[in-house]
Amino acid sequence: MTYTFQRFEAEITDALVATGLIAAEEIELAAPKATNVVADLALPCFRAAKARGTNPAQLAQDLVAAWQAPADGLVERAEVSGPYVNFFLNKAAFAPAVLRDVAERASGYGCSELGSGKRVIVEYSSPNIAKRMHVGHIRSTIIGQALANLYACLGYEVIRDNHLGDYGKQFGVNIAATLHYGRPEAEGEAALAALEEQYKTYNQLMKGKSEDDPDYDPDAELAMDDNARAWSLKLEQGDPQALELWEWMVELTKTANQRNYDRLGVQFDVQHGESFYKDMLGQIISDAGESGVAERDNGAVVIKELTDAKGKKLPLFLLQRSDGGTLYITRDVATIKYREDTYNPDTVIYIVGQPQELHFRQTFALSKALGYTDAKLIHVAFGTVFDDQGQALSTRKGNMVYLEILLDDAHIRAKALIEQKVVEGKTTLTPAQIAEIAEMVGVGAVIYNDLYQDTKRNITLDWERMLAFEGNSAPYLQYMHARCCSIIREAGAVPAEYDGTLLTHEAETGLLKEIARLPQIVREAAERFAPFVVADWLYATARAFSAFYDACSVLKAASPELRAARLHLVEATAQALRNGLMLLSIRAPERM
RNA sequence: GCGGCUGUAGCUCAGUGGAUAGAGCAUUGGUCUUCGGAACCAAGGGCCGGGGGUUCGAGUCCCUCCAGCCGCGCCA
Repeated sequence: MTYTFQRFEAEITDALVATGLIAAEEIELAAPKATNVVADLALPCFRAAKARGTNPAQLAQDLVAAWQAPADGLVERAEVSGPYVNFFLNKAAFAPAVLRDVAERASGYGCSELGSGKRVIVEYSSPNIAKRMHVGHIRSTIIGQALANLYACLGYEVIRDNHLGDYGKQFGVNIAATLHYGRPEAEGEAALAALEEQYKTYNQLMKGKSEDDPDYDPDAELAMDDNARAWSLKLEQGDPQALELWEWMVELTKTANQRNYDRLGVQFDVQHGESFYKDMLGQIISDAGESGVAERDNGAVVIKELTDAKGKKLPLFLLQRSDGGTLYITRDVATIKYREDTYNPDTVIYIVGQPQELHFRQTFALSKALGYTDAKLIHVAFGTVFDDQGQALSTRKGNMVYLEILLDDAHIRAKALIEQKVVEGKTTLTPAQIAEIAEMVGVGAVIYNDLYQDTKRNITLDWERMLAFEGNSAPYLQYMHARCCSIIREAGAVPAEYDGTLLTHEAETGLLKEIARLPQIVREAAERFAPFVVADWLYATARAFSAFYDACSVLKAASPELRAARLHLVEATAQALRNGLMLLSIRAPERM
């Protein structure tokens, strides 16, 4: 089906082409950015006029003079404005058309079949085994889930892949430390915290940074480092003791993380860790050698000459350590080959922090050089989170923010506010409802904080902003949705029959125009890998509803017919807001 | 040194070649005998980091300089 706003655009294009004065490919319609212009779409005539040797204002006049649009269509009129032709919506036709779009597709409103037959892999979250999830993983998890939702909404087949960090030398440290200190007694996040502590202590000891430690032994440093590297190698070679510990830690971590994923509404189709690709690593290295891109250097396998997609030379990097162990990039290249062979994706999207930008340029370049994939490889590089002192967050500095604690905090804060509303008599809720809504609102606030702005920006940790319940925030959006629901509840029933042409009030039209934009917003957000485009739209739509709410009474409308039409508008608003929020994995309570 | 990202209102950010650059927060003032005030309306506040260029037209594209964050062979 074609959405109303697309039809509006198509009608204009057809009518313009019918004048014989302009060709379809010369027509670029855009909503005016300037606030003093009130048109719904505009055609700048500069380029077409130049091609014809006439001046833009003249062409605009000629176009409007020859203009003939269908009488009962969506275009009310075309108007000359200097070198522009401005087009205006037929409000009476527009309103029922938009309401029909929403009613027909309901929870699928905004979605389309644009990507049907195409396959997208989204790699996101990707926490490390034997570590708690912290702010860095929050970003990847939330952004990735939103992008997966967006592509699914566009009809793509989406494969959500949690690429767990369960390998490499860091894991050798984990094994060595566990053997050194024993397995922690605790369970869940507490067990992960204990493992982190062991890892940290061992690492410090290994690097000789902890002379206060009673276990400190200067002579042991080198031996311990070698020991950790040896364990990472043993793991690669399938040593039973290493494997047993590895399996235990993977299960422990997955179980602990699942609770966070459930709260965030995050789901995966596959959760292969890096280790899953271990049997392919030898082939990657030999392929690289045979193709000539890799060479031996002091026992290691090195890539010295490689250019990225833009033809820029990439710095030298290693594919295999001199002790025979592989590296992060070896596994990532193997992963690409595996995905190509298994899924044949059109696009693979990686949601990984900006500091790894070079890593992915190298990974993508090598995969292409070895002919492993023809998919589009996209690195969505999100910015770093800093504390209010401008310091990067780290366990070592003690300023780390863990996911579970953040969500709990948001929940508590939301709960306090809801309880206050109950005391004030603004809403009626049972304790069980309060707990459920506090979770939706608190978690929603956290998610929105990561999605409301362009993901590539760095973020300064600001608890006030993160848990904001006013202005451009998730709770504001949820509140507007709850208000819609409240009106419908109060109304009793929404009449099946209504006359949408009655919705011509400025505030009504403003709201309808926002609702009508959702389908193109979804497309744009996916194309740009930018969930904030949806967040922007949600906020604009919620504001438009709020303005409508203020200007037009629904239940006390001037006539029963107008009341019925407005009820349908409110219903459509609720549906559209809900759909937008769902795209970001934010839940929409009916009361709060 | 090379490379990536960023620089727009006091602060946090939109603006992906079109008309007089927009939001939130903060500040100031107003609205409401409320369909839920987590609201609405309004005001003040900008050499869009600097300088060149391309174009009918540049916050947007190119070059250059400056500032901040990040990355660059045996971690991930």
